[in-house]
Amino acid sequence: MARTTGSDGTRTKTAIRAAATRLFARYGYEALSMRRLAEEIDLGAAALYRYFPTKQAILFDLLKTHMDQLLAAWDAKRPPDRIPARERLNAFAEFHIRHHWDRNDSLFLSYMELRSLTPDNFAQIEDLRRAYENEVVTIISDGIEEGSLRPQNARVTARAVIALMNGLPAWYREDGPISPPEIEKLYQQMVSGAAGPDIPKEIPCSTPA
Amino acid sequence: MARTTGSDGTRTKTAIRAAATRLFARYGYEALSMRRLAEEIDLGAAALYRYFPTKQAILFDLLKTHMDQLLAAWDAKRPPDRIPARERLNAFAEFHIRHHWDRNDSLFLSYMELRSLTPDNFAQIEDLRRAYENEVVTIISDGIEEGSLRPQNARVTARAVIALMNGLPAWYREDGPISPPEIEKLYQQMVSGAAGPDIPKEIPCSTPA
Amino acid sequence: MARTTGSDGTRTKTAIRAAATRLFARYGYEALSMRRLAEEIDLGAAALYRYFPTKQAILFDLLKTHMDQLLAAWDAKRPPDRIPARERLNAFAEFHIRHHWDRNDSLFLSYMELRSLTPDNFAQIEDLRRAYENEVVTIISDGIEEGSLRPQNARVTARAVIALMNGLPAWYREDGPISPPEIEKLYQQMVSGAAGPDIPKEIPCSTPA
Amino acid sequence: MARTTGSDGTRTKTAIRAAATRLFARYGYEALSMRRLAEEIDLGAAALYRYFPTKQAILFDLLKTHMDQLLAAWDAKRPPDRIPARERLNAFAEFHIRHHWDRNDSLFLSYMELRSLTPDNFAQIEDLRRAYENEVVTIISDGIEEGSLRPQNARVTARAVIALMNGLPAWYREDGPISPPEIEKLYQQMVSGAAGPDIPKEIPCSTPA
DNA sequence: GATGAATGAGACTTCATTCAT
DNA sequence: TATGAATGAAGTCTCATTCAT
Repeated sequence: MARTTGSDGTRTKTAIRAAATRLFARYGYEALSMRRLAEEIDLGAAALYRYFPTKQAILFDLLKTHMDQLLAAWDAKRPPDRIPARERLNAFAEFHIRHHWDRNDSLFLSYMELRSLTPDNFAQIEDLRRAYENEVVTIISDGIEEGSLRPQNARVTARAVIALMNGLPAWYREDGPISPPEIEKLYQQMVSGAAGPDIPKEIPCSTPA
Repeated sequence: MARTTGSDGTRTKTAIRAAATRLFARYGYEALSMRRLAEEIDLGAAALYRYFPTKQAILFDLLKTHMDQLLAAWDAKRPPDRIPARERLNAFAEFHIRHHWDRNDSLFLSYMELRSLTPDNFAQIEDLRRAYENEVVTIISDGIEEGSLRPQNARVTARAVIALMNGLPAWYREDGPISPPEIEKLYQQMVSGAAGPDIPKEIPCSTPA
Repeated sequence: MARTTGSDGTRTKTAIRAAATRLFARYGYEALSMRRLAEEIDLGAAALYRYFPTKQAILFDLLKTHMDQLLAAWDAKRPPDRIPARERLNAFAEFHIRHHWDRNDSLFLSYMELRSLTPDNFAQIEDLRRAYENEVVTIISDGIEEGSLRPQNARVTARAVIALMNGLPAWYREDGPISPPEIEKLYQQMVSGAAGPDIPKEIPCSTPA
Repeated sequence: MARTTGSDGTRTKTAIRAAATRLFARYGYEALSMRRLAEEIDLGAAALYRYFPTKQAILFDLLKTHMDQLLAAWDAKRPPDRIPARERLNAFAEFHIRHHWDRNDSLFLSYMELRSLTPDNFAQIEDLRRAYENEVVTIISDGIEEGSLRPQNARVTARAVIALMNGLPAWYREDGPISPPEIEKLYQQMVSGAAGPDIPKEIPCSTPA
């Protein structure tokens, strides 16, 4: 018994990636068996090995692709440095939330399954994560210099706002009561607030002359 | 071979808990074997079953104990409702950070290994987590009513600030450059900021007449 | 992708045989996979099945061809029965060593991989091996009758001298210090000696009258 | 279901060794599965891993033990150097045949399954084999010096006589027609003859005056 | 209180082989 | 002539767990 007529390598690989993303996110890397994964796309377990040499390679491929796309997408959208830091931070928050809107599972994987990577693979992904983090660090550092953001450890702040946003996929459900745009705005404001209060230059006097 | 003289059930159970907390956090529930766990405390794997009926039971025990202690501790420290919401939020942030200061691994487990629980166990832990979350929701709701916090979805905000704080153990290292008190203060400010800028009712005129 | 222009079935089959001989000898029948074999000659694994119906068929083909050629070659060189047995044994030894000189791997296979044959195939090869062995048995029997070889079990002796010679490919390296002709002569003498001392007809008396 | 009452680790390990020796010899290392091996001694396959960490480790243990015992046994029996080389060679042949008389399978394994060893393990066994071979090389070298053995490459000769003797287990059947003592004597003579004819100093005249 | 022996299930992975193209 | 896709069986090995001692 050979293949189903019309089977197609490219399509199959895509299907594996999609299923793996979903199922790794749902059950965890260790808890998901290759058989179960293959079953999901009506394939014998052995067929997976035509596309990925090991289970680990699937996970790595997923995380690597995710980070590469993330960095490329941000690169395309990154606002110029001359813009005020707070605006850049807002842009970043919007970007981060939007980019992951339909990449919920990938985002989830990208921090939940780091520990399932082999040391070598971990190091590679860590580098990319660090690069992404650095984008935020830079923005916040600039804001501190400008005096527009709270003058404190930029890296800790960067990590905190990323963690804040990454909390979203843990509870978000598509059929929930809040609309994506609302959530977007909410998170943007929280990020902004976490990085420091927006102190208005001009404040109406409470005690007029 | 009989038992080692002086071996002590209570001590052993405590040792199992401690080792399990550390090792589950490091390797993940699925990735840690009972043999490896037993080895860590110089025990045969079979001996573990004298203290816990299954591996799952260990995880559940850890998470349940953690949540119970967390709720009890907060109960003991919770400020009265009459205090302004922002102050209560600050108190909560301080409590959360401090309480987990030496419970890093437990905190980590309590959100990373939720999915490793059986449905029944998951439901129980979820209830406790929800109860804890509700404490923050209440504070923020009160703050919104008071007008002192940003008038937005209280539950989303609560989740966000918790996620923000839970990001800490992912990067914190004891031998790092920032002292615990500094981190504490920093996170407190970020939480406060995320929940809404502290808009002073009374602002001294910057440009007095 | 159509076939490579100029690809040629006969050539391919020859290439498979050559590669299989080498690789079976190096790794063993069980340890060599069809994929690995196909790779060696830049072929997809499936293509092998155009030339041989099963892996077992390749091994059998190799061993059968080897034995057929061996018997045919000896048939062409076999000295007439009227020649003294010791000379015939010498001729045989020379033939055996020379014939296998560039058939090292085949010789190796022909006794190392007998057990990898299916019972039917084994029986066929055994018959041929037996026929070859019989050639030596006959020579030695004749020698015993003649009184020129040690009067002992001819079959055991035959097997022993064959084993003695078959030990060669286990250690022989082309770049070794001893030349093929030297080795040839050495083995010839050892075979001859193993079959019985050459008792000279005429011996100078040690106690002359 | 736990263990059968009275099961005993030492006995089990011994049983594994015995079964592995027999079955590796019969089917080959690669062709024998752990399941099949375990079955032979009424054990679940998993139980094997309490005694040997890998399949490879079983093979290595077998070959190492065999070689160690072989060398130790010869050490205990080795005739002193002052004895004439031909006598020492005879003693060696007798020893080799006798020692392996009830170690047929181990002997078979020790040259048939060398290639199934990992490089590291192979190197260790090779060293031992070389040490054993050297014993014969020494005897033959001495014989050449003495003038009692054929003046030729001692190492090649050593290998040849060992190969000659190792051919025995390939065909020997306990229920065959020739008795062990007969075989012993026969092989001794063949070895002796292969190493060079025993040219008697004194020969009675065949043609007396 | 603790362990040594064992197991059945199931993990990842490789294999020889098939068949439409 | 050759291959790309696929499969079912089987491989080695690990796992949580049991139970007599």
